[in-house]
Amino acid sequence: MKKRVRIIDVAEHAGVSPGTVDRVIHNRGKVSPEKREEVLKVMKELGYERNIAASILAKGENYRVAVLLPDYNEDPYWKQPFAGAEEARKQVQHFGLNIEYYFFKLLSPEDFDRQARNILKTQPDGTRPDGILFSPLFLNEGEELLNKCDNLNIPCVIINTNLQSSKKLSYIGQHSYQSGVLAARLLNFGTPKKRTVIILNLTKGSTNAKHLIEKKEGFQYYFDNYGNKKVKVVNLEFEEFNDNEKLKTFLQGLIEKYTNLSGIFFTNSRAYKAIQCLDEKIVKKIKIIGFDLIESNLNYLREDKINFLINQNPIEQGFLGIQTLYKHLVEKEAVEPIQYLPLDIVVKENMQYYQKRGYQVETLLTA
Amino acid sequence: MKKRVRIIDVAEHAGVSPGTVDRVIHNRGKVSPEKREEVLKVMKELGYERNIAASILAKGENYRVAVLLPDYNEDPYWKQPFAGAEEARKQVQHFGLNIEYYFFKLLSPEDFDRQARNILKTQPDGTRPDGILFSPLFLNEGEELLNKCDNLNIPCVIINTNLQSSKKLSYIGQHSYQSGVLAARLLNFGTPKKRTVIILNLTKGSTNAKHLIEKKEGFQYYFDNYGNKKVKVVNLEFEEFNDNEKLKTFLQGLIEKYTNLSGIFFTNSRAYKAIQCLDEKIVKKIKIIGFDLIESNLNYLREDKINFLINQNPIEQGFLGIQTLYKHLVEKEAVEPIQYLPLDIVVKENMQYYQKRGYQVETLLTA
DNA sequence: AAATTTTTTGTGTGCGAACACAAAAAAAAC
DNA sequence: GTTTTTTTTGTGTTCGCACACAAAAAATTT
Repeated sequence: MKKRVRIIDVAEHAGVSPGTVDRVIHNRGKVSPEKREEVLKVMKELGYERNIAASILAKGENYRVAVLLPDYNEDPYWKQPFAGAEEARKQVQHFGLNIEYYFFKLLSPEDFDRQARNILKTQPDGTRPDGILFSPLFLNEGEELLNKCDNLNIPCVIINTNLQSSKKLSYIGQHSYQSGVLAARLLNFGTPKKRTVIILNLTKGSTNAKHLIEKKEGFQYYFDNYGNKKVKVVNLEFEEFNDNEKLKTFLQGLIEKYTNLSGIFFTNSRAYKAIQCLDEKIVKKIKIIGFDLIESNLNYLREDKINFLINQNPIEQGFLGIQTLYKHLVEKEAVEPIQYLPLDIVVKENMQYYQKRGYQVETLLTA
Repeated sequence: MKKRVRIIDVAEHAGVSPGTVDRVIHNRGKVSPEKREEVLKVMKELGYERNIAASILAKGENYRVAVLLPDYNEDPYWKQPFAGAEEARKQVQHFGLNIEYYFFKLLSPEDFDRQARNILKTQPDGTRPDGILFSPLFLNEGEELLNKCDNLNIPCVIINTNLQSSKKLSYIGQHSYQSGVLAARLLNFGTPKKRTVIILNLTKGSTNAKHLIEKKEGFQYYFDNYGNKKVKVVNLEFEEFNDNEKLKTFLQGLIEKYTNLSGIFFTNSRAYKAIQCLDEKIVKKIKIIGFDLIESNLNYLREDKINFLINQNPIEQGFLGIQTLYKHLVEKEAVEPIQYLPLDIVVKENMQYYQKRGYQVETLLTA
C-alpha cells in the first residue's frame, strides 16, 4: 500500500511551490518553461495521481449536464434511457455532477431544435452546461447541435443513433449493421426450405434513416453470403402504422402475396403494432423478430407470438452516457469515442434479466 | 441546485456541537438519548446527506478488500472475473478501496482453505480485511469461510456459485435453474421430430454440485412442460474428461447408442473438450449448447460447431463484486442480497460485444 | 538609476467529514 | 460538601486540492 504522491511532494522534489505545480497541472499559464518542464518530469518520476476526492471537495458542486431525449409519453422505449440516466445521476450527484432534463416531441425536428437552443442559452449566472447527452434522431439538427457545442467547447455524448461527425465525445449504442446480420441469422435458423422473409420498416420518413439502412444491409448481407441460398428477401416500408385498419389491410396483402412466407424482421420496436392486427394462427406460423423490450413486445414474447427480440440496452445507454460524461468532466479520464453495446438475444426464458433497472422506470414515473 | 446540508448545519439547528452530530452518525455512543433524538430529527428534517468526497478524504485510504479466486492458469474461465475485478479496482482505488488477490488450486478444497486462512490472518498492523470477494466452489469450505467472516464482522460477496447461507452480503451470478430452462428452449427450437437430447456434465465429483443439479432440473422441466413432447432427455456425467482417448470412446459410444441424437447440452465451459474428440461431420449434425466465452469455445462457435453459448457474465461478476463492496464499505449504501446477471445467448454474430472487457484480460496477463 | 509595469512564483484559506483530545457536566465515592 | 470517577459534549487539526491573493523577480518605461 504505497502512500500517495501529493502536489506538495511534487513541489518539494521540483524545488518549487505547490502553486506552481497546480498551475502546471491545470494549464493556468504563467509558468516559466524551465520550471514547467521540471515539474512535469518530477510528476512522471514520482507517478503523481490526482486525489479525486480532495479535488471534488475543493472544487464544490460545479458541473451541469443537460440531457435531451424524446418525450417518453409518445413512445415507451424512451423511458429506458431516461431511467438509466436517472440511475447514474444518483451515483454521480455525490461527486459534483448535476443533471437537467429536456424533452422533445418524438417526430418533430423543430422541437428538438427549440429544446437545443434552450439548453445552450446562458443561465442568469452567465454559464452554459458543461456537457450534453442527447439522441440525434434528426440528422441535420443533430449535426447542428454538435457543431454549436464544438464551438462552445461543450462535450457531447450521443446515444442510440450514431453520427459520423468527429465532434462528439462518444457514441453509445448498437452497431446497426451487425444487428441486421444477427436478425438474419436468427430468422435463417428457423427457415430450412425455400421460403420468403420480409424485412419491414414501420416508420415515417422524417427521422434519421441511416441506421435503418444499415440494418437492412446487414440483413441482406447475411442471406447473400451465409444463409439458406433459397430464401428470398423482400424489403418493405409502411408509414401509416398508426392506422390499424390500413396496417391490417397491408399485412393481409402480404400474407396472401407471399404464400411461402417464413418470417418477418421488424427493424424497430413496432413489431407489436403489426401483431395486434393479425390473426393468432397466422402469427404463430410466421417467425417474428423485433427490437426492444417494451411492454407490448414482451407480452407477445411471453405468448410466443414474437420469437426473438433484440435488445439494444437502452437503459445502459442512458446510464453509460452519464457515466462517460462524469469520467470526462470529473475524473478527467480519456473515454472511448465509440462504445458499442451488446446485441442481446432475448427470449421468454431470459427476458427477466434484462429488465432489472427497468423496474425502477415504473416507480420513477408514477412518482 | 439546492445547497448541501452539512454536519455543522445539523449541529446548529439541533443546538449541539458538530462532534455530537458526528457521534450520532457513526454510532460512536456517548450521546444522551435526548440529544440523540433531536439530532436524528433535525437530520431528517434538513435532509442531511453525507458528502462522500469529504468523507473519503478525511478518512484516508483505509479499506482493504481480499479477492479469492481459482488460479486462472488451470482454467481460462477464471481470467474473466479477475479482469472484471481489476477493472473495478482502477475506479475505486481513487476512493480508498485497496484490493489484494489470492488464488487457490481449482480442484483443491484444501488449498481454498489454506488461502482463506491467509486472508483472515491479522496483518502486522493488527488489522484484517474489511471485505472479501470469493467464489465458493466448495460447499463446506465456502460455508466455513462465511461463518468465520460473520463472526469477525467482515462482509462477503460471493460470485459464480450461490450458497444458501444468509451470512453473505450479496450473491452475484446466474440463476442456474433458469439457465437450464433456457438451454432446453434453445435445443428444442432446433428439434422438430422425435429425437433424443443429452445433458452432459463433464466434471469431477469434488466440486459444489448444487448449481449443476439445478441446471439439470431446469432443463428437464422445460421438456416436461413446454417442449416437444416426443423428445427423450438423457442425463449423463463423465469424470475423466482430461483423458482424450477415454472421452473419445465415451462419446462415440453415445453416438452409436442414440442414433436419433439431436443435441447435447454441456453444463459447463468444457464443451470444447468434447468437440475436440469428435468427427467434424458428426459435430455439425448435432446441435451443441455450452457455457462461457472462453477462447476454445469461441473458436468452435465461429466454425459453427457450437450453436449457442450461454454467457454468465464472468467479467461483470468480478466487476460488480468489487463495486458492491465499494458501495457497502465506502458509500455505506444498502446493496441487493442477490444480483442475478443476464443469461446471454451468444452466437457468432454477437459474440464480439460480450468480450469488451475481455480484451483487457489478455494485455493484463501478459504484462 | 529609480519608478512602474508585467510576468512569475509563493502563501493562505476553505471545502466537509473524521477523529483525537480537551473541557464541562453529571454521577459516584469519600 | 468535597474529591474522584465517569459520562457527555465541545474544539481543533488533518486530509489534498483549488483558487484567490500577496510577494518577488524580471522586464519596461521614465
